[in-house]
Amino acid sequence: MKKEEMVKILGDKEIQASYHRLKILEFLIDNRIHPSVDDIYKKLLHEIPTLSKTTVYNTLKTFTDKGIVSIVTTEEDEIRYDYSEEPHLHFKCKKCGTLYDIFHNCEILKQKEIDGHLIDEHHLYFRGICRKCRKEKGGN
Amino acid sequence: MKKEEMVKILGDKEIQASYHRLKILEFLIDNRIHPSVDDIYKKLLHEIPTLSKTTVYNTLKTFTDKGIVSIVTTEEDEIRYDYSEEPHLHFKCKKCGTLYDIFHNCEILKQKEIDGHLIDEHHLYFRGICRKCRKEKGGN
DNA sequence: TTCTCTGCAAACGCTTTGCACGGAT
DNA sequence: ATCCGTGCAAAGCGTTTGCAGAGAA
Repeated sequence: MKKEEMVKILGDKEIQASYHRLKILEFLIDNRIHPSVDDIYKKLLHEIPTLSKTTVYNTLKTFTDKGIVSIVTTEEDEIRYDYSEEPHLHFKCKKCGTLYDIFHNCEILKQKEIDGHLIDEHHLYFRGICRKCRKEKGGN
Repeated sequence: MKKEEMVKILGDKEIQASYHRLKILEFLIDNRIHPSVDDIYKKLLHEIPTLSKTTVYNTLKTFTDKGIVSIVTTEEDEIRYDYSEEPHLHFKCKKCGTLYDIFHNCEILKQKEIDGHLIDEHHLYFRGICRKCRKEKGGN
């Protein structure tokens, strides 16, 4: 993604575009792997040797507060971050650990209300064995 | 619930029935509030003054390993425990913090496969304003 | 006696906080 | 000069680990 586009994404949410913020945003956009703070930190450390983990925390806090990224929690108690425009659900493989985005057209994702409760966030998340690991039955 | 029933629940999963385990199980069954470790610990401390948090952790680990309780994670990074027989979904109110069980007959809860991935756990979780807080518009 | 549950205390790891430096306006 | 992003170091806090004592079989 072009730098100007990312500056605009930040600007639209009233976030000033610093070098670090752009790098972190770029990483989130280019790597839809739902990275943890540590993933981001370790990867960017190669490009920004002086990077501090605190900055990654600060930046992600800013991004989540402003709604640019969302938090994905799994019962493994690891926090991962997700840059995403459209609502979708997640599938996590118990075997290989991969977290998949699934764009499934299910009605419950569109539901605005349930049992009288007003919904404004949908978190749908499945666990099991992914299609890749199903094929590799012998492996692992 | 009668003690014998609870002993059976544990026995079925090959867990020995100690006093502490029965108390913790009883608490989970009687209080479907998705308590945290601390909730359980604080409540039971009144009945078992010598109770240690380690024991609560140990017991919950045993229970989750054996599948008696499941873990509910919310993006607030708090771990809560859920004793529950039938699959259901959760709704968390952003205002009052209550976590509701919702027994909704939706197809996606029954789905065994998605995009070729084999599903064996469904975690559906919504956030918003609950029906109680919607009514109390003025309050809080 | 042996095995397992329990519980204290310390260790651990992730995240937050306090504060000071430095760059941008 | 001021503001704010950055980053070190320390604190904080929930959870896990090591180990020893107690209790059941």
